Amino acid sequence: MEDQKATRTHILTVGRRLTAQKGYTGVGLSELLKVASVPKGSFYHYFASKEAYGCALLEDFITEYKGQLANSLQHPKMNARSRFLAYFTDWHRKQISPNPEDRCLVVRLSAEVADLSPAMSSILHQGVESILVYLANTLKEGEAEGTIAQLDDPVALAETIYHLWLGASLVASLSHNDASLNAAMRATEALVPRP
Amino acid sequence: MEDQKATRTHILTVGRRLTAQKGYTGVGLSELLKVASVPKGSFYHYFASKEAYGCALLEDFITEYKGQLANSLQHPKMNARSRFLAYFTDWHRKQISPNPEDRCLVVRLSAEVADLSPAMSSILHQGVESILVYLANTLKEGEAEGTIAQLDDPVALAETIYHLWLGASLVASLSHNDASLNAAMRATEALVPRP
DNA sequence: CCACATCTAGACGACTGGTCTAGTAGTCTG
DNA sequence: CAGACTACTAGACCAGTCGTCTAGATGTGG
Repeated sequence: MEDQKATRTHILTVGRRLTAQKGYTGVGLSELLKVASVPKGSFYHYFASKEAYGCALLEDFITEYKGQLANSLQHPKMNARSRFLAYFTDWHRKQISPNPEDRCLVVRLSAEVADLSPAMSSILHQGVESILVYLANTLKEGEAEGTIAQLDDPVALAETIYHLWLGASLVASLSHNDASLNAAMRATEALVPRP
Repeated sequence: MEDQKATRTHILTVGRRLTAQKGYTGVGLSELLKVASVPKGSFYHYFASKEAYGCALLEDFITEYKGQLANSLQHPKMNARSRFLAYFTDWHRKQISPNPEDRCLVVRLSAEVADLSPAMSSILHQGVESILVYLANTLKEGEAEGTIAQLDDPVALAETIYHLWLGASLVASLSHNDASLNAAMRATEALVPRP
C-alpha cells in the first residue's frame, strides 16, 4: 500500500524533472521509466494513460506550488509589499536554477498543453487562477496596512504582473540569461508603489 | 529555379500552419509531407535536416512578422500612440483567430525550442529583440510628437508591455478565451499615458 | 539527341511512441 | 497448505519517428 504510492510518487518526481527540461511530448514513457528504474509494464498499473500521468504531474505541481506560495506570502516578519516582491525574487531564482525541477511548469508547458489535452490545460488554468487570487489578496493587504499605495484595481494589477513574469520567463529561457527577469523585477517594483 | 523555391516555400507554409497548432516536435516529417503532398525524398533535397527546416520556418516567420510590424507601426494617418495600441489590438485578433497560421510562433514555440535547439532559440530571440526595438521607437516617437507623456525609460516600457502580452497570450491559449488579452489591452492603455 | 543537373518516388533501417495481454510473485483466508 | 485474490512485471505489438539511399523521372543546354 505504501510502496504502491511510493513508486507512483517516484515516477512523478522523475517525470517532473525530465518534463521541466524536455516538455511533455519530449519525454517518452520508455525514457521516463528507464530513468526512474521502473519496469515499463508497471506504468499502466499506476496510470490509466500517459495523459492521466500528465494530469497527476500537473496536479502535484500545482498543489505543491500553492503550498509554497501561501507560505511565502504569509511570512510573519515581512510587510505585504515585501512579501509580494519576495515572491517574484523567488520566481527569478527558481527560473534560473540549475535544478530543472525548480522551473515553473506553467511557463514550460502552457503552450504545448493548450492544444494537446483539455484536461491538462484545465488543471494548469485553474492553478493560474488560484495563484492570481493569492497575489491580488496580498496587494489588498498591502493597501490595508499602508505599505502599498491605493490601487485602482488590485485584481487587474496582480494579473498584469503575473502575465509580465510569464512572458519574461519565456524570453529568459529563449535567451539563456536573466536580463528579462531583471527587467520584470524593476517593472514590478514600479507597478506596486509605496504610499 | 522558381519551382524549386515554390516547393520549398510550400513546405514552409504548410509547416507553419501545422506547427502553430501542434508545435515543432508535434509535427513529424511524414505528416508534414503528406499534408503538403510532397514526397519524402524531396524533403532532404530542400533541407539538410529537420532542424534546418525548423530554422527556415522561424526565419520566414520573423521576416514576415517584422515586415507587417514595420508597416503597421508606420501607418501614415495615425499618431504614434494609436499605432502602438493598434499593434496590440492586432496581436489580440491574431491570437484568437480561427486560422492557426496567424498565431504567434514566439508564444507557441519559445518554451519548446529553448531546450531543444540553440539555433532555433537564437532566431526566435533575435526576432524578439528587433520587435522590442520597433516598439520602443514608436514610444519615443509618441513622446516627441506629444501623443504620449514623457516616459522614464521607453525601452524598458516596451519590454514590459511585450512580456505582458506574451504571458497573457499563454494564459489565453490555456483558458481558451480572451479574458487575459482584454486585461492586457487595458493594462497597456494605462501604461502608455497621454500627456 | 544526348549529357547532365534537378528533382521525385518511396522503400528501408534503426529506433521510439503509447498500449495491452499474459503472466509471475506475493499476501491473505480457510 | 490450497485456493483465491491482488499487486506487479515482462515483453510483444504496431504505428510512428527521423534520416538515408537508390533508382528513376523531368527538363534544359550544347
